Amino acid sequence: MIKERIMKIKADVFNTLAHPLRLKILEKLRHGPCCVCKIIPYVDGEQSNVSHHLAVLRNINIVKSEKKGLEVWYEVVDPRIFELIDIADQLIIRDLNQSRSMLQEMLQ
Amino acid sequence: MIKERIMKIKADVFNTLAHPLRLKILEKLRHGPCCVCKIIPYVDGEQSNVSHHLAVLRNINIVKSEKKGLEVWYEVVDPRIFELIDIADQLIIRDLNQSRSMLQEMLQ
DNA sequence: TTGACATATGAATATATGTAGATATAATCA
DNA sequence: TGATTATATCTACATATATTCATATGTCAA
Repeated sequence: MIKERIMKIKADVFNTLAHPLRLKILEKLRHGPCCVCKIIPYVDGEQSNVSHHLAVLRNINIVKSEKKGLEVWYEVVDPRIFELIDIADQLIIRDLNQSRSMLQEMLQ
Repeated sequence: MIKERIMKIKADVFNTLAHPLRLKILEKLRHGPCCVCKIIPYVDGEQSNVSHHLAVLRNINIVKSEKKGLEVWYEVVDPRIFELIDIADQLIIRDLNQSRSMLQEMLQ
């Protein structure tokens, strides 16, 4: 069934975003293309692990890469991915605020 | 570090959406509260499995539940979760369109 | 109170994913 | 050509997640 397959694809997109290191990579790419050699220190991970996670992002077409001499530069394919991330932020902020005010009420 | 923890929470939100069955549950809840007894046939899953997935959504506060007699009714906590899902849809649609036009070009 | 019903929980298993280390590849430069 | 560098890939292991079956919980009605 086609609807099932679309659900699976959508779940795969979310799954690709469901890792702190991958989110951090995307943060680094928010302001434009970037070399792997800059991404590794930014996310503070093992080279092979970062490479692995870049491959996960690449496989689902969230980022694309280009060789420039020895370096490989990555960039986001569709910046709307950041809308997704930003809305997730908003949801979390609302949630944290709610917890905070509940706590406040309990302490009064 | 606090930024790490926020990344982890955000990743958890995406992880919770990263399953076709859970996305299907949320589709069912898009137009308002709904009883588990209606969710199960809609998503076409095992009772215990659906219950597990509802618990996953509940644990991260994406949905909340309320008992009404024998039944349990679920609803979405913050409808912005659907913005998230809709943007994911748009990303996928763009991607599918791109694949389609690439294919078209190859065949010409 | 007993039985039937709707839902949740727990345990066991199968499968997927993350990580690190070792190694491979590909580009550059001497 | 051989050495050096940046990145990717492979393998093995550890951990997380999904699914199913069996059972528990809580509510209603007889």
